[in-house]
Amino acid sequence: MSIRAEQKEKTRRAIMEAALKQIGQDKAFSNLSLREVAREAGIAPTSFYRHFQDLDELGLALVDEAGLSLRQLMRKARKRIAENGTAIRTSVETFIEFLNSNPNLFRLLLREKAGISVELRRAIQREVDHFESELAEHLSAQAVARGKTLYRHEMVAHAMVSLVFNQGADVVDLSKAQKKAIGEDLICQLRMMMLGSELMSKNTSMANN
Amino acid sequence: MSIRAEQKEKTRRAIMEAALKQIGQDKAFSNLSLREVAREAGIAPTSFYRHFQDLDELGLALVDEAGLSLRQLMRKARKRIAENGTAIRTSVETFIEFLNSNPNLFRLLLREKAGISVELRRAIQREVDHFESELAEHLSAQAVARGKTLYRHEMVAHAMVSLVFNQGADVVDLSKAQKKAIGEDLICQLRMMMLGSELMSKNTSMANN
DNA sequence: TGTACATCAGTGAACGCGCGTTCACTGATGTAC
DNA sequence: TGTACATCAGTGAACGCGCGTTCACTGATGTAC
Repeated sequence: MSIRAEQKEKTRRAIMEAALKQIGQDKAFSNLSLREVAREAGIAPTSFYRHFQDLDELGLALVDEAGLSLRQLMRKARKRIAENGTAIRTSVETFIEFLNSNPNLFRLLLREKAGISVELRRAIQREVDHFESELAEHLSAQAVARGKTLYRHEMVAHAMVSLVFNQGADVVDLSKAQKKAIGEDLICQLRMMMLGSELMSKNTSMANN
Repeated sequence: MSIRAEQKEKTRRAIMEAALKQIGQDKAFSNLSLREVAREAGIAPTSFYRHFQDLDELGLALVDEAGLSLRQLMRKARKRIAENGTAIRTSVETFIEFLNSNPNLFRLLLREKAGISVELRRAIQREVDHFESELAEHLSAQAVARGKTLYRHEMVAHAMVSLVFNQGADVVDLSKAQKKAIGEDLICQLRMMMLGSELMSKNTSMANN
């Protein structure tokens, strides 16, 4: 990469990091100001426009990054599960690692429920949905491998993501020990969902036979 | 009430309604502006200060109102359950009625995860927690009445509230038919949780005996 | 390799705007006698 | 009941401020020959 392009990329990163830092300080994305972000990034406000058309475009870039992280998280969890088999525990623990290493990306994905553009909201929804359907497949395959079936596995995946993400969002600022404790609760909750789903599947198939 | 006090109360209501209306238009509470709220309420910006010290105090008043609605919701659900017994279905359906009649109060309670004052966030948390512990008691009593016990009923209540509130938050703008469909899913999810919890309780007590 | 020109990331001044807040005021309502 | 004074919800002008955005510019980097 040329010197110029390298420097430009560095500035772009600085802008994105500045925005994430402010999101970390309990600011909603919709409360960010272009001038504040530029100040934090160490550039003139006008320089912002060399990289993004407006704050919304910056938001989309950040959501892309968050989606990428989520996909890496998923891959890591899958690999670990293949090694040791305990799907729920491994998934939740991997997720909590993600929380610890990317708290601000996570905040962006899960705390922005109002006050942002339609486009940004859709982009966030897309990432979460994608994560969810990967999880659904995964759960289903796992259940089959154990000789069981799930009742409405896609809805189960939806509920599980709802539980994990939302309790994750509440817990993102707490200590590692507290996160660990919530993690154990989440594992328990997901097991309950699985048990319930398996039981319903049994009863349904029994009724159908 | 004196004429003066009556008029003051009316203006206060107008301010609160104006804020709720703007929250309804997909604005986060933290993005409200005092002048905009005053404009919507039909008063001069300066008049706002005759009623609230600042926007935060207005927020607290709104959260109080939302908490009151939640408590009424709970009472209504309890009464209905006493009449027809089907706890989960009745609760979810009552909740969806609440969603339909108080969408903006609900948005305030559930979409404000970032960018608001510590005090306001705490007030919101208090209302949700209160709702949750009432639900926990209720679930537990219901299970006992059916001759069953729940494993970790408080955690189950927490998970259920997490499921219902967060999926409710996603669905608050959709049509009644769509809300109904999500409601059915929620009922199914909660039943899975209950089943799982009962099953775990059985296994635990078996292990303990 | 050296030179002349093009590109373009970053800049500082300037703009108009909506904001929260202050202040002294007005005039209807309330109170005391 | 009538009068004189007190209260106080609502007001309009004014303030200083940070904002997003525009513009013409600078000077280092890149390119063509």
